[in-house]
Amino acid sequence: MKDEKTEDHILNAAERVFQRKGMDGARMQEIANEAGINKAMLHYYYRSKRFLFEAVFTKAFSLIAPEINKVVNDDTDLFEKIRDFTYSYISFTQKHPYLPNFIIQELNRDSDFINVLQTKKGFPDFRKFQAQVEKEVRDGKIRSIKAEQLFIHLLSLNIFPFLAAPLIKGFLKINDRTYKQLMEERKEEISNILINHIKVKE
Amino acid sequence: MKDEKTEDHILNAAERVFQRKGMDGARMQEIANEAGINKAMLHYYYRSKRFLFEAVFTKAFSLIAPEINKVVNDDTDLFEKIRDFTYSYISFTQKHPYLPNFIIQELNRDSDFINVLQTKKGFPDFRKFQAQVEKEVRDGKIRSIKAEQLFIHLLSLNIFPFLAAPLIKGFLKINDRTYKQLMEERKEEISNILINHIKVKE
DNA sequence: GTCTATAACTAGATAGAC
DNA sequence: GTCTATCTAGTTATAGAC
Repeated sequence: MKDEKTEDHILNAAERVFQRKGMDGARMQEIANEAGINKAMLHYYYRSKRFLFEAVFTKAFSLIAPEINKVVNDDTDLFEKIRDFTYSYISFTQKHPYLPNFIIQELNRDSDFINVLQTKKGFPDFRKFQAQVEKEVRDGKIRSIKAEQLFIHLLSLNIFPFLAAPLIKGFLKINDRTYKQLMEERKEEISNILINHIKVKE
Repeated sequence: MKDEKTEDHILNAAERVFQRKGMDGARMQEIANEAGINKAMLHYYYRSKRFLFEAVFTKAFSLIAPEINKVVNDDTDLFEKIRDFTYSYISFTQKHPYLPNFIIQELNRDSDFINVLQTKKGFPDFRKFQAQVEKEVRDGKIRSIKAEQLFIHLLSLNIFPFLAAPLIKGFLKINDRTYKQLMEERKEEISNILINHIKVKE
């Protein structure tokens, strides 16, 4: 808690509520309660629900962006990258369980919002990753594959199981504990599947 | 349109609105407008927003269930299954673009709802698929893999790219047309990745 | 900066005529 | 069954005291 300013208190409370309930489901009163202050203060600092939401969304995105940049904007070896992202993504979702779903959901609600984010510093730039994959293909280090597809595979295999957790638990009829074990096993499973997919067969 | 009953008119309108806006974002007035009638009729037929929503959600799920059952509750060959699901999933999303996101989003909002669905006829039963995979492993037809992981891979690779479309388009800086092409290419890409993953190496 | 009280408006739900 | 009009509760937002 420390000597956190009220403005930050509000933002943190708003984060928790918006990420659980979404823009439409969240209530200013609930955010005020969560922050331990009254509603008027929310408007004093952020003027409207919309502006408060945008502050939360922008901050949320700034937390996810470095994770993506580890993949697209980093010099490490391609195989190592795949393994690293996969292994660190699980700890990321444990720290921010509602975050990926929040981002994806709200971008579906208002897909123009991505344009605002694109202009901000730190927005992932895909070109470096693309160049890296193309080089490895040219050098015969990996088999021919589009960087775009590899990137989508990596995100899909890692992120989807968390988005669809309630659904998959329902299909498999398993509890939270068993599901968590499955997620743990996936680290190795996903790394292998992708690395084997791009490795040149001898 | 034909001689559709008012009750169905309402349900169809509600489907469109709820799937675009979600439970919290949808407005009864908007549903009434979409159906070309007045608000009072919504309550006359469905009593409350909650009940109308549940009718929509249950129907939505009953559209997705057969797609899943093609995987988990069908006698076709495993390799063929993977290929079939992947190829037919894209046409499914073209017919019902908002549906997968709707289901996943609302289950995250109220994850107990899956329990209600589980009791309904036609809810996917995973055991047959599990038995099939275990048998293929025992017979040495495929390498050792858990049915759960294979199932999650299949759903992830197919469904995620549609859920996260605005986000991925933003990262890759590509337009709708290019994205659609990528999705088209994925049919072959996903089939190969999964089939190669489980095939025994000679 | 922080609070209470309240304005202004919206949304779900209902009453009652036809 | 279908409509218009209205009730009631809840929600964002603001006014104004301290």
